[in-house]
Amino acid sequence: MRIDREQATQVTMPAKEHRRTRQRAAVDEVLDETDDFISAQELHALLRARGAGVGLATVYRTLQTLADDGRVDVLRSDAGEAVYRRCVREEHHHHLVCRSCGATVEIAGPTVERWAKSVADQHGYTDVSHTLEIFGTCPRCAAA
Amino acid sequence: MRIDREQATQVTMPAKEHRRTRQRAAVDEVLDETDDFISAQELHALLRARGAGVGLATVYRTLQTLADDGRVDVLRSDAGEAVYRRCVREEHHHHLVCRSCGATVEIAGPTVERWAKSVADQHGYTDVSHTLEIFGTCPRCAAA
DNA sequence: TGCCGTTTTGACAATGGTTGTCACTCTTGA
DNA sequence: TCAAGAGTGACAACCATTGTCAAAACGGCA
Repeated sequence: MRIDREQATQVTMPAKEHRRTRQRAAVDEVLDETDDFISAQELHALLRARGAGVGLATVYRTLQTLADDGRVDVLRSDAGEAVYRRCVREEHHHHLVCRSCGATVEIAGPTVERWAKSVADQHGYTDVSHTLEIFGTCPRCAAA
Repeated sequence: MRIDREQATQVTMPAKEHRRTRQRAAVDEVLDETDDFISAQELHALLRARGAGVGLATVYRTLQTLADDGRVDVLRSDAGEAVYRRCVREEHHHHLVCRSCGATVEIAGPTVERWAKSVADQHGYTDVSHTLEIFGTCPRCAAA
């Protein structure tokens, strides 16, 4: 087995230069307009719908690259599908996600960071990182 | 999109009665012997290796059932593969997982529970649940 | 103990997200 | 402008997981 969610706490790294292409711009644009997490498949469908067709493989590659560069957050829905979102904060943070509509609030939790660190230390674990996501029903969905 | 990791905090529910079969016993046995998270595929291969062949679909169904009953913990490795482990604690808890060997420590963190709850409240989110996993390198692997 | 309605199983097909391939195209620096 | 090489896209390949359905196993009951 191999569990590896380093990007969860990874410090935003340098970010190699990449070429500017129509496809990347298109993906970027959608990410900019989208406040909630979106899957590669959805993003691909969206691009196709608005005429700016981009290959599915390219969408995946682009998102992968963005994620590697720490420019988007990656989460896994329970279905195992990876969902992406442009991250607002540069530092490490967590999410409060609406279970029904996907509306997301980014959260910074120094408390938790410290707690996680101390728990890990306590058990002798080093090179520590963590994932933490909170799910719930947002006010808007609760009202509906 | 649909994000739904309720089982993360779901209170351990009743657990309907199920028939006792050779296959379920075999899966149970492996889970009992295994301290770390194991994937359905690995579990299936293991069973086959030790002669107690159990169909792959059955392994998946059995694990699914156990998870529904709150008898095993489910996590998703970064590869998106679901990994299972008999849970020791009955109450809600988190994991400190070794990135390299998978060794796991179960953690109870009332601090975090409270924090998550308050953050959610603060943003008007209701029906809250959360996932939190800590990854690191265990002392044994660090020494190696 | 034998019988019967149900649950469970297993082999296999089907799904669906994601990645690999590879010839072709576009961006970039000189 | 040009060449080198990064980036693209159509499609095949992967692979974990789920659906299907007839056959087998269970448990309760007579």
